[in-house]
Amino acid sequence: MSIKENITRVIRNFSGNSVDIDISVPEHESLGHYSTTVAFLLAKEKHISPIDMAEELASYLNTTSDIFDRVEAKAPGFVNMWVKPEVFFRELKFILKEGDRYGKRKISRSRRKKVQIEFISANPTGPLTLANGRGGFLGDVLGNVLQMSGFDVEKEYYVNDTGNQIETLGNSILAASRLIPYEETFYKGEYVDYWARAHVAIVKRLKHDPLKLGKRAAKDFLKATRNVIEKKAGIYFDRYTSEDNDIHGKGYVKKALSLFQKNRSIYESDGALWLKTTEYGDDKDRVVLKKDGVPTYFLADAGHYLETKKRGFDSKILILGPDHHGYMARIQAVASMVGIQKSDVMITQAVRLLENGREVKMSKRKGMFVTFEELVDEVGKDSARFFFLMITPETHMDFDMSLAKERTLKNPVFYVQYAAVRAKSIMRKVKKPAIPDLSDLAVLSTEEDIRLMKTLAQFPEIILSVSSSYNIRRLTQYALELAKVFHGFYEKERVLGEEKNVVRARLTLISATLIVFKNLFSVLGISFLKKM
RNA sequence: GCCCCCGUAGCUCAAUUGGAUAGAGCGCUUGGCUUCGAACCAAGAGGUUCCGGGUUCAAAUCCUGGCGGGGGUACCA
Repeated sequence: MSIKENITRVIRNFSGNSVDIDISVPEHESLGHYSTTVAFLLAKEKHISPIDMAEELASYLNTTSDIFDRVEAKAPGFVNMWVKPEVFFRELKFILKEGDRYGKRKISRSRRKKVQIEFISANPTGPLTLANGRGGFLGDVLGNVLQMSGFDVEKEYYVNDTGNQIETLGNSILAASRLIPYEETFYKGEYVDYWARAHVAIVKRLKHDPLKLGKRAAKDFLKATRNVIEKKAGIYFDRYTSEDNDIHGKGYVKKALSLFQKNRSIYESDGALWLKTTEYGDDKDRVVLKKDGVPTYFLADAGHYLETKKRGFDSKILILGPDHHGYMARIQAVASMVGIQKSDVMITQAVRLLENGREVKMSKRKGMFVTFEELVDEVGKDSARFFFLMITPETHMDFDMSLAKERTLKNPVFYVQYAAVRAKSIMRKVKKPAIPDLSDLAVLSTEEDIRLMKTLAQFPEIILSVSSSYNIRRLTQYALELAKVFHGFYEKERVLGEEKNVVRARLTLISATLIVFKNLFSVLGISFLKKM
């Protein structure tokens, strides 16, 4: 149990179950190691003033619990808590004992809930954009966090490898090969020309079957995409689900339709079949079978959701780009209809590309854009990941390639990685310490010692919090915070060359720091460097 | 027209989801390497959180009316 959970439990004895107990870590040490605002809520409930309530709680904690050094009520109703050093020492020992498991939730296999997280899912009609990358990092790390928190996670890339856009891709290749005239809606870009030139025989053979040609090209584009996301960006998927083979091929589109018919969610109008998505909060009903009898893309999506449900997922997280926000209501309706109990949709916002302060219009159709791959090549995996994860997914971010790429992008990761390198370089000079007794740690008493231990102890709490809030940037914030605290420690305190018992205790502290850095980097998918 | 998102330091972004003194990086000024790595640390300048009203112990955050920017709004995918 983390320190925070421990404190929560103690306060719960006082407050009862009627209120939420929040424990925060104040920025200034003068406001305690931990702080709670629960007195405000209790005061309202009991109709007394917040400060009176806070004082009551403070004196309760001071007298009944042995984990606090002191607890203080502070106007207008905060309760600030300083825990005893032993609490931190115990946590330190726990970190060493757990090692790379520190921060993980232990839940037995049979009790783990299955959750699927679907992200990127870009059409295999060309290179990935920066927005794809944004969702990619987000989904990858969120998946890692959920995994750590005891969920049985599947990261899914849904490949739309059939349908109109694939046929358009086929036609685009034919146009690039000058076999048919060019049309406005076609994909245009170097990658189309390049593929066409490299596969002249195939183009010739399939020139009367653009869909088949498109599928063939899509296969290659997907391979290229996988190479970028896995090898270059460090994003890993458990499953690439093919719309063509896994959904259409296994009859899920028809199954979804008959399920809806059975549930009387379908009606006919104007010769088409409509799904009553308005019954689940959509602003209008949606066509699933067109007048000509062709299923819409939306029905295929419903089939996909049904397939996910049938494979045992009651919980699904979908990360979409900004152009899909209109899709949210109807896909949520479908989730309910197929029986997925917990369905979350996250929308990432666009990345606006600037060049020397001026906006560069990006268009996939016209082939004008900076690809995700170019970004990663330019600044490196670690910088790209950290930088994108730092920024909240729902802000429209401006990205100036020419101006910002060097220092602004790299600095935050370097700052964090450098802290870990400094810690590592101390350990390189000594033998790994054995796990000490609590009494050996008593010399860890300076402000810097305590602050570092306190910060380390937050790691499991952050993981837990992110697993329910999906607030991924708290991880990068924490990384920056931990690095800052460690750099401060490093400048002010020494490890080697101190008295023997101090060296031993501090080495324990450094070991624990390295464990937390390692585990944190592993969740974030950035490299733990030995030197830089 | 209707719907969604955003507006915070010169620039790019934070702010533990309603908490205390609004913080980081880049840029700017100053100081710190004969001891564990200076890709670091310490100090400073820089803010009417777009504007007006409201809600409450407490608002950058919630509600409301404006202003400005981005996106969406197909029997396309």
